Amino acid sequence: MTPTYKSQQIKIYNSLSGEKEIFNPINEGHVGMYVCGPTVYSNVHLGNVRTFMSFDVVFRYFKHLGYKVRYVRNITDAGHLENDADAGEDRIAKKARLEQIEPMEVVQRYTVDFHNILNKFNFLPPSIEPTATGHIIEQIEIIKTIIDKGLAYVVNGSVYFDVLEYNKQKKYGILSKRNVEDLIHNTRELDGQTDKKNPQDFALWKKAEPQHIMRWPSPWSDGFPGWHLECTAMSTKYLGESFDIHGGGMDLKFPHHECEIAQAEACNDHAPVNYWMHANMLIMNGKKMAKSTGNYILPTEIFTGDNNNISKAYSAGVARFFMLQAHYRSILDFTDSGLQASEKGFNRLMEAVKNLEQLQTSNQSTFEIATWQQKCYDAMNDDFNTPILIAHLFDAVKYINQVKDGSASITQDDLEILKQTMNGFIFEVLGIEDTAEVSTDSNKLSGTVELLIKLRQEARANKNFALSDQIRDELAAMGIQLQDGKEGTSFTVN
RNA sequence: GGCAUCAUGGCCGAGUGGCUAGGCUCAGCUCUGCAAAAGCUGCUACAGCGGUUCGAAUCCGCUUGAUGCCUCCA
Repeated sequence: MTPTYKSQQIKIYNSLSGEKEIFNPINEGHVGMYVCGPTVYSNVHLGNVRTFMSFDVVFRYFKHLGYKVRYVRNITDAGHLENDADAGEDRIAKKARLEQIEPMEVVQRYTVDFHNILNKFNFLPPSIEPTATGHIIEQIEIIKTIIDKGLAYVVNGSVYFDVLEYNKQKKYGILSKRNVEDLIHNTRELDGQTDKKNPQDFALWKKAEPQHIMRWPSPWSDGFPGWHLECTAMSTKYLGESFDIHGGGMDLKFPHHECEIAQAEACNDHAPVNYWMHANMLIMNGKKMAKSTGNYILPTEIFTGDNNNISKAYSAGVARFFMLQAHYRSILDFTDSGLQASEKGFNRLMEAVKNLEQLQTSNQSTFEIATWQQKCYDAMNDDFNTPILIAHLFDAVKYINQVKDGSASITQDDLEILKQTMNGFIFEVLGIEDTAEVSTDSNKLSGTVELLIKLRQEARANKNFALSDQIRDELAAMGIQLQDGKEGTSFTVN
């Protein structure tokens, strides 16, 4: 019997309160979740992949428990300025100018790249993947509302959110634990710019310079929406004025998410989100990933091994497993040795899953299956603790191997639960794919290897160890490893 | 400089005020013709300095360092 949400209690670390809180959805049995997606102006960053992977697992776990989940993850295809100055250029427009192509070509190219990479990592598609440019009208409506409430002002065709005025009525900075006074003191003087009343104010609408390609008509000017507005518009449209979970990378906490809260509060006079979740950063070799220092890797280079930071290629399954061995709220160090260690563990786990299919059952079990199963759920219930879950999965790996060796036993009923739980967590919840699996040629290959195994057995029977070792070693050199067990020899392909 | 988060054994990484993950590596043993695989056994950590407590790696303070945001970079 697979447990459902009715029997499980999930705790989520809420960035807003700084504590783990029991998860109570607004509508029983339903979860609304919004995650800030990528700005598609270049190849997706590996750290971004990690963030989305964390929420992919959250999405998967909710579904696994039988929740109906609406998962919205946007594509930012406009509106992200390069800097806060009025002369700031849209990143996508800049890329388009540099490459001499249309902005929409930039968007298309990197949206495709983004989806390709996520598919390789076996991500589930979100329920809705809206784009910023597809929701200009909704954004304009929100701006009108905020102006009507007296919390935004128009200057030279641009509209700014009035943070100080807002702070008089509500509190600005509740998520990032900053207060406006500190912000004022720590603001740097930017040279000659700005229509803003205060540096803390942020743009809701920007008037487009004549050379600016991406522009839309509005009551204030031909222009484009500001940094933070799209997420408020799209989350409100698809999830409502209040929804359960909002996620994103830690780097978005301030100012992006802070501004989202302010915008939504300004419009609706209540908090938009019940649980804020933030995934921590990915670093590489102990340092921040940065193109400029070479401490950088493209997601696709993991699969090819074509990068100086890694010694070989790794499958997407291994990379995914590696990332999930760390908790989403911890900084994770991406290293070659870490990947190698994960690869070995990954292979052992996959081997055990295969062994699961050929275990002998008996009339008693030497392992508390029900207790173990609940421990797995407890791990995920405790703020989606995938490393703990994986630790428990390895307890089962040990048990499976013992049953296979005959030093432990399992009943038919328990075996069914074990299979269901292992497969459920590994493939459904963690979303791991056994990419090492040989698909198309597997029949021919296994036939060939079986033949060689037979020849090797004959050589061994004849004490022709030179030949038997030659077969074993040369197969190993090709990545085919023979494994001598109690009931004959099996093999794995790397 | 300000704010935030964090600092765990050879490495990676969980975690609770007292019983204390898991992976990888290493050593020994079982199995094996020898290996590999698998199994068993061993390796007891919590940045530094104070404090609270009967007791703290876990709570509090300070110091140091890292990472993020404030400033282009996810």
